[in-house]
Order: sequence, then structure tokens, then C-alpha cells
Amino acid sequence: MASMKDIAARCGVSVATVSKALNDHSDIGEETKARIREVAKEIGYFPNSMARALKTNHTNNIGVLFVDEAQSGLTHDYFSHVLDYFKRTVEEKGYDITFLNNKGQGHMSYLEHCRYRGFDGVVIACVDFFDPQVVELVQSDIPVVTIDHMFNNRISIMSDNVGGMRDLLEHVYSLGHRRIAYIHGADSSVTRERLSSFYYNAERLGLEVPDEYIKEAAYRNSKEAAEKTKELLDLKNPPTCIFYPDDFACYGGINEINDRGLRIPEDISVVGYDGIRIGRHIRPQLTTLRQDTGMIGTQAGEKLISLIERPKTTLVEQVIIRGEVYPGETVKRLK
Amino acid sequence: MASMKDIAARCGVSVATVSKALNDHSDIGEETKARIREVAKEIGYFPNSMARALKTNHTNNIGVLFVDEAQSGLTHDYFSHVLDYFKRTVEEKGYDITFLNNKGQGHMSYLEHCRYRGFDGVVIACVDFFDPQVVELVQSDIPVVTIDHMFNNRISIMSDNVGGMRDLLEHVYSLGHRRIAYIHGADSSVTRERLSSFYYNAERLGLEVPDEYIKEAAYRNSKEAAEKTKELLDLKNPPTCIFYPDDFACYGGINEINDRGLRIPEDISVVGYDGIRIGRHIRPQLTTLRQDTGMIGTQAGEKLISLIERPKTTLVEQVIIRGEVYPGETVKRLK
DNA sequence: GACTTTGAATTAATCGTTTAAGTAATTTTA
DNA sequence: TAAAATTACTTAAACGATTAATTCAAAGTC
Repeated sequence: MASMKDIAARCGVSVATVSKALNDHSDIGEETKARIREVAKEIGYFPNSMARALKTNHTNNIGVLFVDEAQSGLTHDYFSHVLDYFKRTVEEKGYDITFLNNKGQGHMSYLEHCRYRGFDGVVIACVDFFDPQVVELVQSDIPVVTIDHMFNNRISIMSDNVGGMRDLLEHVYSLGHRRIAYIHGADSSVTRERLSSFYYNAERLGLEVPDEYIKEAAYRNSKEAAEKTKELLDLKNPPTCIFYPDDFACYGGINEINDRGLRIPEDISVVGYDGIRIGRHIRPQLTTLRQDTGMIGTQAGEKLISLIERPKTTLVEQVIIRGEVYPGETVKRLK
Repeated sequence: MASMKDIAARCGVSVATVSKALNDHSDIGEETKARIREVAKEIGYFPNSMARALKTNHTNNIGVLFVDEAQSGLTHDYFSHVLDYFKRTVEEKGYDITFLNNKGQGHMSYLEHCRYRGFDGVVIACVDFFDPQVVELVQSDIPVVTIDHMFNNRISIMSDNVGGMRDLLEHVYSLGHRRIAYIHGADSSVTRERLSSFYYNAERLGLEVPDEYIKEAAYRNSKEAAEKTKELLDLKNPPTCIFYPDDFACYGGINEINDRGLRIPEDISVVGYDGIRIGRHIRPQLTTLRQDTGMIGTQAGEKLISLIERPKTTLVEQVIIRGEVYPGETVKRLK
């Protein structure tokens, strides 16, 4: 409400002087600066972000594109934690975050929406990375950081799926398991990484992986996971341990197993992926790979701001964030 | 990037004409309008929201204040769903949402942050409603909708805690339970509503509620819930059913009960609150009160937009959103 | 003492829109 | 047919900031 004009009037100087004083330019006298700053505080002045953005071409606002299939990514345990850390990181540096969408006035595309709002940068996660609108946005001149998907010449923050799957497999192997099945998620770059790591490390460890041990079920879909579990349990030579697409889906498998009167982990072992909070609060505690959402969100924030503020000197790279095996109680030590 | 100036140049008209044509004013000829619209589409013109906001004093941007204790409310299952629906509702009407915070540049208060960004309105949930900065914001002239907390002369959307607790109690009563304990959450207006409804309806149903049946444990804290559960189970005359602050906390109680070798619901019944998604995917399915996050979020969005666009004719009221008992499998039918 | 430099401010243009007020041409009205 | 009304524009100011260019006085230099 209070503008520079008000301060200028009260101090008997021009608006330009006020602007320069508040931005601490060198060509304003110290006493004048002090007086202006005092009056500014007194009348509760804060700059108008729109006016400033109009002139400076930067808004201190970051666009967030998190679009889950049906939902908005907000209700996705893994991504909501990532977003939470991202938010805290950028807010501390004076940036705000606004959700990107393509549903609004005039059906703007994501890129158009970015220009409309003048976002300084964008973080993208949890979307269909083959959506033409997403591709268009990534290829534009707007600073972009993607999470869990790589693009050429763009910064991405990647959860270490290859290492995570290796660690999980080694963990389970070290507990004596040799017949391990993997119900993987729907096709995506994340799925491919985990799956190829699974095959690679299984071979390295000398495990046999019959084709019928590999199934597909949608992420976060307990029903599909239960169905695939049923198929696995019905095999002549069933696995001793089943890997699931994620923790949520894993509970679908657990239900199916319990429904058959089998116990976990005594009769069969299960392994999730993500490390969702509730998994540590329900018995038996889920054996899973805890993805480091804190580091992923924080790194995404820091890299994006660096890219915005120092485009030349910011290294465009893929940052790999390691996860950690959470031992839990759902994998039995064999013999 | 493309501005009205570009369109004006290409069409050989003034910028004012372009503005009026695109806003469909009546004093521009139809053919001219058509031509301008065509060129606008052709060069991919979209208005600059900052410039427009500067002039019109409205941004089509809504501030969201969701601040959980440690977290940001994003990782809170109940609120993240509410926010998700809120987001969809307002985005469809051309509004964007930006998170409010007081951590940024110059440590702006929430209200200052609102003025800085020029939010057309604000939705508040999941915060400490006694925080002076929150109070200041609510009392300001900015259109506000609060969720789950009432302020005088302000619109609020309230989950029906009184009705929810009544329905739960009646449900459990109808299954034959007479000794019902309640571990309630930390003090807040929500807690008070539920607790007083618990007492009121217990009396109405002729239930005796000994003081030692009422305990307090923090929301979403499975450890505290487990401790209180232990105290309840150790009573000379333990309850046959325990109510928890919320679903998440309920799992703490379930663990404690299982650790004692007691079965749910055969030996003791438990009841949560919220209706979190995972509760329907883990056996035994939680008996709980499903709060209607969809309706709460949607109503909050619609009322706020109404307040923004039609301040005079928008009824300032408390909208109560009923929940629904989800029967689940954790309450035993007694005889 | 005339000339340059430095310091501290002001002026004016600009960012991309919106909109009240003005203008010129055409049409309507009596 | 002259005055009034309508149509279709343009001009110019404004929103609240930033910043290049300018001014003017005081101080420094030779």
C-alpha cells in the first residue's frame, strides 16, 4: 500500500533517491539513506513485487510442476517430502513457489504459463516426461531442474536408483536369499534404472532370475501388487523374497500374503522402495530403501537458484543422491 | 516476450486498441478485433501478469498458508489432500497458488508477504491460529478463508468434528461397546470439538467415562499413542475400544497392542480419525472417520473466489463438511 | 583562479498493461 | 441539411518500481 512515493514525500526527496537508498546504491549520502530507511520501516513499506518484476525482469518466484496421474503430486508421499524440502530451501533465499498448471485462463501451456507469471526458474518432478508440453518447457530458455529424469544439457537431481537397487539386493542376498522376485513399476526412466540394476546385480551375485519372477504393476497400486503377488506365490518354485515397486504397493502384497495364512517374514520376505514414514510405524517395519528426500529437495533448490543467479558458472550436471537400506523386519535371515 | 506493442505494430493500430480488442471492449470494430486476435495467437502472445496486476490491482494469485509444526503441511496426509482439491478448484477458475511464508527477504510477516505479492486472497490451514502474525493476517482486509478454525466475521470451512465424533461413537456403541477410551490430540479447537462431542454423546448414550479413560497424546505421534495405550491396557478395568487422535497415531496403539500378544479386533478394538489412504490398504482395515477432504478443499476454493470476486454478496459463514464413518475391521461386534 | 573531479541528488525514460478522455469520420435524427 | 449521436480509433496518464543521463554544488588540482 505504502509506496516509494509516500516515502519520498515524507523525506522531501525524489522517488529515485528512495529507490537507490533502499537498494543501497553508492551515490546516496549516508544520512539520507538512514533517514529513508527509517521512514520506510516506520510506514511499513515493502516493495511491490509486480512493479519491481516488471522493470527488473525477475520475480523471485519459482514455478513448480508436480503432476501426478490423477493427483497433483501433493499427495504423493515421496514427492511431497521432496517438495517440502525444496520449498524450505528456496524460501530461505527469498524465493516463493507457485504451482505451474495448464488448466487456467485460455488454456496456457506450461511454457506459456511460465512466461505469463515470469518465473525465474522451474522445478519439474513427478510428471510424464514425454508430454510434449513438458518437453517444450525443458527445452526452453527458462532455468530448469528436473527430478528423477535426465535431459541432455539440463540439471537433474536423481535418486540413486541403480545404487539403491544394488544395495537392497545385496542386503537381501546377505541374509541368505537366492530366489528373489521383482514386481517393478510401470515403464519410466526410474523403473528402467531399477530393473537393469536388478538384473545386473543379480547376475553379479550369481542369482538366477527366471522370467516368471519379473512382473509389472503400477506404482502405488496395492491391488495390482496383490494380483502379481498371487501369481508369484502360485509358481511351482516360488521366490523366498519379493521386491515391490514401492512401499505403498508392498502393502498390497503383504495383504495377499497374510490372506493366504502366510507370515511375514517367517514364510516369505517382502521389500518395498521409498521409505515412507508410516512404514516405520507399522509392524512389521518395512524393509525398504529410504530415498533421501531431504537431500533431493535441498539440492534441487540450491542448484536451481545457482542456475538462476549465476547461469554462466553453474555446472550443468546430474546430481545423484544416494539412498539407504532401511533393514526393517520384513526380510527373514535364512538359516 | 511478445507484447502488445508487437501486435500493435503488426496490425498498424495503437497499443490501446490491442488491449481493448483482447479484452473484448465494445468500442473496437469486429474485423479489427478478429485481426488482432489472430495475430496474437500467431505470435504466441500472452499477457504479462505483472504488468496487468500493477494496473488492475489483482493478481489472480492466491496465497496458501499451510504450516505444520516442523513440516509445511505438505507432508500431512489430511491437509495435503485438502490442498490438492483446493488447488484444482482455483486453477480451473484461472487462479494460481503461491505459498505464503515469513522466512524470506527482510523477514516479512505473513501480511507483509501478502502485500508484497499482491495476493487476491488467502487460505489458511494447519497453523497455530494464535500466532500473532496469523491473527494479524486474518484481521486484515485481505479476503481470507480458514480451514478447521473459526474467526469472527470470517469464512471458515470446518470438518464436522462434533458430528464425526458422534457418528463414530454411535457406530461403536451399536456394535455393543460400552467401555470406550479416548486418547485425544493436543489442545486445539479441533480437539475441543471432538472431546466435547465425545463427552456429550457418551452421556447421551448412557456411557460411563471414567477420567482414566481420557488421555492426551500429540497428533500423528505413534510413540505417544503407544504409551497412552499401555496405560489404558494396564487399567484394572480396561476399555474394550480405544479412540485415537488420528489414523497415524492409531498405528502406534496397534503396535503396542500387538506387542502384548493381543489381537485386533478380537481382544481389543481401535478407532482412528481422518481416513488416510493407507488405512484402507493395510489389514486389518482401520475403522475411522473419513474426513471429506475433497469437499473441504473444493468449498474453500469456491468460497474464497466468491469472496474475492463478489465481496458484497458473498455470505460470510461457517461451512460444516460432514465426514463419514468408515467401518473397517478394527472394531469387534460384541456378542 | 580557472579547470577538473567527486558527491549527492534529480529528471526522465522505461517495463507492459489499462482506461479515461479526446478526436475524426460516419450515420442518424428532426 | 445542420446538429446530435454513434462508431472506431488514438493519445496520454497511470500503476510502482529501476536506472541511464543529467545537474549542480563543493572540493581538489595545478
